[in-house]
Amino acid sequence: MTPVDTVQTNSRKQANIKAIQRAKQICEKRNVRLTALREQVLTLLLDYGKPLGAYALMDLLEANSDRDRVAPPTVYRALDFLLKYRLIHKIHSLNAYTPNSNPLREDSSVILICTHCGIAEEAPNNTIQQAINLCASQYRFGVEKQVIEISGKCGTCRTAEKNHG
Amino acid sequence: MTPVDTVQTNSRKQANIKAIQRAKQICEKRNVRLTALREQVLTLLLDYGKPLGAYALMDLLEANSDRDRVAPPTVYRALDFLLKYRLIHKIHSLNAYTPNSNPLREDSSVILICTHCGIAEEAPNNTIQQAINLCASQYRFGVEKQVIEISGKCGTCRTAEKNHG
DNA sequence: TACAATATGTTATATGATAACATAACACTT
DNA sequence: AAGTGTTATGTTATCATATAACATATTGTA
Repeated sequence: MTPVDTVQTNSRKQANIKAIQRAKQICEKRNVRLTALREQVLTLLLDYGKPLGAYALMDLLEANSDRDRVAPPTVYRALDFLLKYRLIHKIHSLNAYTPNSNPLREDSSVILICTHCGIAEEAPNNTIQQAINLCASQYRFGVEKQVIEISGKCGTCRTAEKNHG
Repeated sequence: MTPVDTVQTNSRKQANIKAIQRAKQICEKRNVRLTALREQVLTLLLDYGKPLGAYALMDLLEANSDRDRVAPPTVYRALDFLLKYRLIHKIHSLNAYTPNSNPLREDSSVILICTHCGIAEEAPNNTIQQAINLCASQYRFGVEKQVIEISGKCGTCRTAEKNHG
């Protein structure tokens, strides 16, 4: 992780603080606990700004605390909790995790993964959702979960490439 | 694997034989070799009828040959070949592999995964594809790959459930 | 305080995937 | 057929991802 990776604009810092506040509210309503560990994992994901794997999170947890070792189950349990309450997404095509910017929305997001800068953007999209529902109903299929992950190059990287690539 | 899992109807046997023939034709046209190993892996996937993980495939390879051991690279290289020529899909949400019933079609399929019977069905769907393309273009995102995996209960299992569930 | 429920720690191990290098099979030329 | 380059497979080791099983600690509540 180079220094530049950790640079956050003030607006992003503010957004991340709000995301934590929202997460706390959601947990309170649901009568579940956003413990220090769980909050720390969510904060790390928010601050990093790109999807992180479980073992990368373990390393960050070790680096950002006085523990000498964080074992896999520790981070996986925190991730399971955050997934359960939709506070994060799992990106299956990367085996990595990223914050859910809208935990209360029922339908799962389309994730746009830039292979160039590594950023994963959520693209809430009703049209795709409708198309999937229609497709499923044609097969008489009862949808429970859906994984929609698109990889490619994001708008920012494409523009940058045109200008000085 | 219970005995019933290996039962195949005659029509499925015939379809699988045709799938192998098609695979051979595709490889011939592309001037690449569907070696014994690669064909065996594809056959195992076709015959099993449900997605299989790499290590399950390794076990089946060992069971269905006189080798004493099949190492991971052996099966992964065969899988990489089959993926490259679109003869199989990787299902990321299961870390498993399943035959591609239409290797020549360019756009990637929607996969409907039944959590009840384990069968993964391909649902070629143009509407979803168009919705995704539209969504991506709104984000000025250049699509390279896409993963669309829907989990739930398939029509057959839902009907069975209604009748004697 | 005592108890039940929830959360975390700890050790071991299963599962998924690849790197690096050695050997074998194939296909093409002479 | 022998030699040569290419492709495929074998082999060993290791990395990466994830979970099982059981012990301890923390929390909320009677």
